[in-house]
Amino acid sequence: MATTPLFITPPPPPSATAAPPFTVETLAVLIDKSKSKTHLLQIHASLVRRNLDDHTILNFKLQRRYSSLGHLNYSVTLFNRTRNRDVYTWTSIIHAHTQSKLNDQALSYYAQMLTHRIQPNAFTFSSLLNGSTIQPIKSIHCHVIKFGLCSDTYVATGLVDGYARGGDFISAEKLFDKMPEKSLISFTTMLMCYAKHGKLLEARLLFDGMEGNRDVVVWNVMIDGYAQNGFPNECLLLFRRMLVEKVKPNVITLLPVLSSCGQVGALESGRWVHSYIKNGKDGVVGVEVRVGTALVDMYCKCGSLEDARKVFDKIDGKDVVAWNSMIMGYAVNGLSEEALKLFHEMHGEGVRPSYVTFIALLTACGHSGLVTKGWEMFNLMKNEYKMEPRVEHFGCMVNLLGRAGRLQEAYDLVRSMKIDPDPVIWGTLLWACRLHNNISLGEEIAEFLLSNDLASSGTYVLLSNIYAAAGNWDGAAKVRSLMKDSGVEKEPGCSIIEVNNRVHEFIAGDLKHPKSKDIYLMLEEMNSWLKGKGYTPKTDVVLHDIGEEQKELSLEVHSEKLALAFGLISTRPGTTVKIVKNLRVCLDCHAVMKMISKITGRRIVMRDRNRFHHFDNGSCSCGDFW
DNA sequence: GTAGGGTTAG
Repeated sequence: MATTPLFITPPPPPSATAAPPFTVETLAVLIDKSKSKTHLLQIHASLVRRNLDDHTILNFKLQRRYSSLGHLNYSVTLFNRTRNRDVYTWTSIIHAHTQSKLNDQALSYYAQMLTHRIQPNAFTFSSLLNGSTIQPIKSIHCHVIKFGLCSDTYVATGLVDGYARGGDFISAEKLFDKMPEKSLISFTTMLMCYAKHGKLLEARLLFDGMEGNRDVVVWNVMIDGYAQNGFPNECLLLFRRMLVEKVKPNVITLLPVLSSCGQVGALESGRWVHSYIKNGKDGVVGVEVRVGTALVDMYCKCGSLEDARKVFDKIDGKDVVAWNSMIMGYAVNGLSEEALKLFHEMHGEGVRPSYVTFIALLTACGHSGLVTKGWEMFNLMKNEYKMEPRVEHFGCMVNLLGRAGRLQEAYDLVRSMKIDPDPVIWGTLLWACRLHNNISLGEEIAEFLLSNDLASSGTYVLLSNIYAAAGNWDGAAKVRSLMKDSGVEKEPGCSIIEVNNRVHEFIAGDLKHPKSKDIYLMLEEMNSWLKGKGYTPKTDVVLHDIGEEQKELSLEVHSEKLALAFGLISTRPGTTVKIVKNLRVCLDCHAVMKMISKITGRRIVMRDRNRFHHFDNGSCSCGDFW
């Protein structure tokens, strides 16, 4: 434990005039109001002068103030010097440690407290459980029972929180259900527990049951729960309802809401939130860093880099997260030079890069095939910043090398890794094999993955892709049946487009949209335009051994084409069409997007799983390299 | 003289 000496300067000799007539009460107030360590040390010295350094209450207050000002070591030294430790003293030192996330020490103080025969009370347990992942929670629960404190709302809430944080969802629920009295905090804690475990239905049930008693935090937890668990549309819907119910959102509310706009690429909604924020304050120039970062991220994910940059430049006190968002924004939109430039600016501002910064930089290099620059960054991170590359950094490098056709180099890098390569890395390598038609390496890797139980749906799809491209239909069929047997399912492709603040979702061959008829009519028209320009469908992307005509038909109804058709009929000519796809864009759809952008004179922005494609006048910003 | 809830980048 830290042992910073407290009494370096000996107290001055007592004199009748030096010490004004402070009472214990006024000293207590002084301690509570003190703003700094120096101030506190002065009061402390004065306690010593007045022979009050054995005063339990003043010592307690002093100890608490030291730790709340962030000087845990002073708090501990004082605790060690306190002769008459009562339950307050012990509780306070426990609280100080859980506040600093020092759970083991907190627990050890609790144990010492018991050996000193000081009986804990509700405050002790509340402090011990204070939002921590303290373990073992079950033993603490037993102690709570033993001391008869189960029915205390604070303690029970702390236990529910403790179980939830430790991942014991069932116990948390059981305990919550048995609580005789539940406070708003108890409900919020349980709600958070559901939300963190992805139990959105249970969370929503509890949330709906709290009608009339919901404060802004409750709304935030529910809204954030949706955003964090891949339900951005539900998040946005609930946010709208919050506004309808006249609950005033705060900064925290806006973060998941903006994140959701970004997730679905809902630029109109995002802009609306942005103007809502701007209207909320009266001409203040700077933007709060968290909201600013969330806005930058949202605009980048909606493909509007100009807007992102405008907000970014206005952020007050940019931290590394803010820089990362903008750098990553440039990276996934293929503006690698801008990303690298911004990194140098960041360096100039004296902000130290984090491991995410390097993911962003390597992503930027990957999207433009900058192999040399990529290696330079990879080495810079290791040598200059002394950061050990993580699996994600290796992933970026493998992607970069693999796509540049340097398959052996990529494979060697994976083999040289001290950490275990994750399925993403293997998938990246397989993808590169498919891209460069390296069947033998592709097979070798796929077999390794299959025999080591590392195969995901992506592995199967890529392997059948590799076989199909080589015309090996037997191989492709074998892989498909293997996939069926293993029970993994291919994630269905899905595209979304936002029109008039509403998000429309399409899957391949979708007939569910109310405007289906018009959409398919538009699709036919698109096809006649394309045929007129001499376009031939890229049927080799179809993985099944079926007739050419059937292949063409299956391509025509790909989700991104449905979304495009809907976009064309429901927005004014000249408007940019923005589509978001959950998987990578297919080769045929990519070609179609290019041609349609030329034929209609519209810009099309498409975000796929990996990056952005800005189609304009017949070409794409990715340079057909993705 | 004591105790509790939400935070952004891949």
